[in-house]
Parts: sequence; C-alpha cells; structure tokens
Amino acid sequence: MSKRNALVQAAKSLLWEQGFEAMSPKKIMRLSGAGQGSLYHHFEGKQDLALIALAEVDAEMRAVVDEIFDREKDPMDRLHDYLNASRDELKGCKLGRLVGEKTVLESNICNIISKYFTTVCAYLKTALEDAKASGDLPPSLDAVAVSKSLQAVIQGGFILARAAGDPQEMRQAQEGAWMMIEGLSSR
Amino acid sequence: MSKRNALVQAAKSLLWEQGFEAMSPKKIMRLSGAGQGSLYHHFEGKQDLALIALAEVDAEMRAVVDEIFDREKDPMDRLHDYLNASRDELKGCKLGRLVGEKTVLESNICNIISKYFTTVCAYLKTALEDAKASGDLPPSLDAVAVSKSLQAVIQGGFILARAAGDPQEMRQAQEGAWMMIEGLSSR
DNA sequence: GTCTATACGATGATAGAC
DNA sequence: GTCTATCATCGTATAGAC
Repeated sequence: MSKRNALVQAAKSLLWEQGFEAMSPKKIMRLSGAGQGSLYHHFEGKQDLALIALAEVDAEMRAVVDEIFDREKDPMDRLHDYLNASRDELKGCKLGRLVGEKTVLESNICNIISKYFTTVCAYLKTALEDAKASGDLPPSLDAVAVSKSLQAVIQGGFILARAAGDPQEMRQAQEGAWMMIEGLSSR
Repeated sequence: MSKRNALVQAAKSLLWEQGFEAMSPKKIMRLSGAGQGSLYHHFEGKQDLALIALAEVDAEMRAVVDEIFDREKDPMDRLHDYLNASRDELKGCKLGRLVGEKTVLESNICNIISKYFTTVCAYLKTALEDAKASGDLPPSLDAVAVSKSLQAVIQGGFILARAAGDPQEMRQAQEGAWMMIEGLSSR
C-alpha cells in the first residue's frame, strides 16, 4: 500500500474514532506509518487530507443507502431496512458525528455531510410517498416532515447510545420509530 | 459578581458555544475577565470548572422539563409541549452536544448527561403510559421504545439543523414526530 | 517520495509576588 | 483572592537532506 493511501486510511479511521479536531498530524503519522514529509508532500495539510478521506467515506455510505432504498423494493421494506440497518452504535455516524465541531461547520467538510443528509432524506421521502401511493400509509401523512424525523431518530440514537455507553439505546429508538410507522399503516 | 461566578458563567457559555475541548483556559479568562490565578485558585482545573458549570446547566434544564411534564397536564399536551419546546436549533442541546467529544465520554461529565437523558426518557415514558391509560394512544404501543425515539428525534434534529445551517430542519423533525404520535391517536 | 530537524503559537498548569 | 511570570507539551506546518 502506498504511503499516500496509508495516510488516507488512517485519516478515515481517526475521523471516525476521534473526530476532526482530535485527528492530529502526529496521530495520523503513527497510525499510517508515514512520516511528516509524506503527509505534507501528498496533501496541503490536515484539512485537505480530511476532505479526501471523507469523500471516500461518503462514497461508501452512499453505496449502502443506494441499496437500502432500491426503488424495486417494497416501500415499507425500504423504511424498515433503513431503520434497522446495522450500525456502530457507540461510535456514531461517520459523517453526522462531525457536525458537533466548530471547525468542521466552518469548513468544506460540512458540505459533504449536508449533501449526504439531503440524499438520505430524499430517499426517505420517496419511500414514504410510494407507501402512500400504494395505500400502505395514510394520504394525509407529511412525507417531508416524517422523513426528517426518521433521519433524526438515527442521528439522535447515536447520541443516546454514546451518552449511556449502551448500544441498546439506539436499537430501542429504531424500534420505536418503526412501531410508529407500522402503527400508522392503513393496511 | 465574584470572579468565581464570572468564571462559571463564562464556562457555561463556552461549553455551549464551542464544546469542552475547545473551551481553553485562555478563552475562559478573556470572557470572564479573570486571571489565571483566579481560575486555579477556585477550581482544580478545566475539568473541575466544567463539572460545576454543567451542574448549573443541568439544574436549569431540569427546571424546564419538570414544568413541561407536570403530571397535572393532559398526557398528550405533555408530549406536544416537549416536542414543540423552543430550542436553539443551530447551537444544539447544552448537554447532548458534548457526547461527541472523546474526553467528555471518558470523564465524569458524561454522568451528568446520561442522568439527564434518563430523566427525560422517564418523563416521556410516563406521559405515553398515561396517554394509553386514558385511551389517547393504543394499548399496544411500546412506551419505552417510543420514548427513546422521541428523545432521539430532538437530539438528531439538532444535528440535521447544524449540518444544513438551517433551524427549519429541527422544526420539521419535531413536526414529523408529533404527526406520527397524533396519527396513532385512537381518539 | 520519504525522512528528520526545526519553528512557533496554543494548551493546560505551576510558582510566587502582591 | 488575584495577578503576572514561567513551563512542558502538543498541534500544525516549513525546510532541506536523502
């Protein structure tokens, strides 16, 4: 593996485990096995490296939701699969985790995150609308508002789980959301 | 105002605006108008000050939820008032915001946060159970799971709002959650 | 491309004068 | 109680050798 790639992989790992501000050049070097020379040869600096690492993370996460929200699938299955997808409860969302940091909000990193959120929300909205069209959910349901709620349940579930140090918190939040959706089902 | 109190107020503000790690002694001193001597005379260090500041924050937030979940109120009103409480969407929850930081999770600060979360969840669960008892919500509803979901919607709503830089994101998430609860209503 | 050496400000804290 | 040195360490980056 090239040093450049080793640096990117180390950055991905550290961004997830510790966040952007805590991802120091020193840690990146230790984890990647590369020296400072390599870091600043291949990248303009810490933020440049983070952007490239997060672009990879973004692509990986998009691949997952593309499959979950496959339009061939039953809309209720899409919603169920999103809510029940396996997640690393105590580590948090690889992207959402970062918006707590001031420096992230002020940088381009924030764009990657908000675009990803927008994509997932659109998928949820479509699934909800398809469910309404097929009679699985009541026509009165506001697909936009509910799509935001469902996405918020997942992001918030990570916070509850981390605060309690207990993955179960996320699972209960997921289940509760699914129960509400199912309860609304007009089937 | 005593220097000691000025330090605590400055810490409360910085913890909310910037988080624990970004709250440096230098910033605390500038904002409070106190010197380094005062800081280390009144407190053992940065973490000690943070704990005392957050104990105050905790008390203030508890006063708010104690009122929202007043058992004299109609259970559905309690749920509605919690979901629609006014919030500083872009700044985040004064406590929940902090669990993204590694140092916070490893410190006693985390206890304050998780205890607060537990309290709110218990209030939500009671409101849901009271609503079931009065026939406002179906008996089959899992009060524990749904209570986690509702709390997660709020915590996640902050994340969506911050990522988008738009308070509206939180409001939509709140509305969506309330619509789901209302939709389940057996009234 | 990769490394080591060096720089400079910020962080978090201590010492000691007033 | 409050202040101003002073300190060791870390974070972030540049320079220049190999």
